[in-house]
Amino acid sequence: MSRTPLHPTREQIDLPLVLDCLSDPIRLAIVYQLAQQERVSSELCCGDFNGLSGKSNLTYHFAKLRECGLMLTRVAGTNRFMRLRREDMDARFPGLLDAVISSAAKDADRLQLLPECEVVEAD
Amino acid sequence: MSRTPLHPTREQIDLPLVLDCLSDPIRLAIVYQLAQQERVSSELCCGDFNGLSGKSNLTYHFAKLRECGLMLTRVAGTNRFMRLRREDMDARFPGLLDAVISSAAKDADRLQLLPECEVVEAD
DNA sequence: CCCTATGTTCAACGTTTATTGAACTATCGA
DNA sequence: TCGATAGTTCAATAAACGTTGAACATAGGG
Repeated sequence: MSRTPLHPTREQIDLPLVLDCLSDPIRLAIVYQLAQQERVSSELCCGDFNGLSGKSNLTYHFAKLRECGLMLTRVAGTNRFMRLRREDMDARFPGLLDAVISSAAKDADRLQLLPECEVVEAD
Repeated sequence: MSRTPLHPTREQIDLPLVLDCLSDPIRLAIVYQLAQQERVSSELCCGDFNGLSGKSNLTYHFAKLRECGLMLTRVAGTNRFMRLRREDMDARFPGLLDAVISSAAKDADRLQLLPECEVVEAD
């Protein structure tokens, strides 16, 4: 029951499914937060997202993000650690994830995202 | 009743709404087809999409695409001509539209898109 | 002026979605 | 061993979504 959940292979990743996943404000916030964490090359666990919604609702959104191939869950004791499937996404749809994340960053206020770091945009 | 339909201003364009719009296979196909047409700097009318679904269903999808700011409709006689709001999208979310379209191009077969031209990808 | 072609509107429908709370499982530390 | 912590599962619900067909509006050509 606590085995590592299923993820699609790289080739199975489907564009409409990915876009649908990213179109939900809560899931977009999760992805955005994971992208921030990427720079520290570390992971986040479920509890780090408790601000976004209730635990049971988050479990639902995590499953969606996993099933569409956007993120990866690693089980460690009573924790689940998650990170973006950056390499697979970049190989499958080059530039897409970055474009979405920097678009989200531009609208961080409107989307109620934590401005954890400054925007990645260079001039 | 046949006045030009409402479109959001550039600033009103909302990321989750845009992604949601693009996540539907029919709407993605419409956007893809409009993007192909962009190179000829011309427009397409409703009838050009009849292969994708029934007329009444297309009207529904066109409305969604308009309301989220992805495309623009111009009424001319008994026809409606449509094109992408390329400038607004690029200003609002730089790189997003291109990333989605070239991702769709990569999966043209799987998404049942017409391979109207070869893929834009350069090496 | 009628007929046709183009596209919209509306109501109906079945499906999928996001959200909730309560009950549950599993792991860790005292 | 007990209790707290982390997260899942499940059933229920309300809202939104995509699709359909029939009826309608409008413009252009014979």
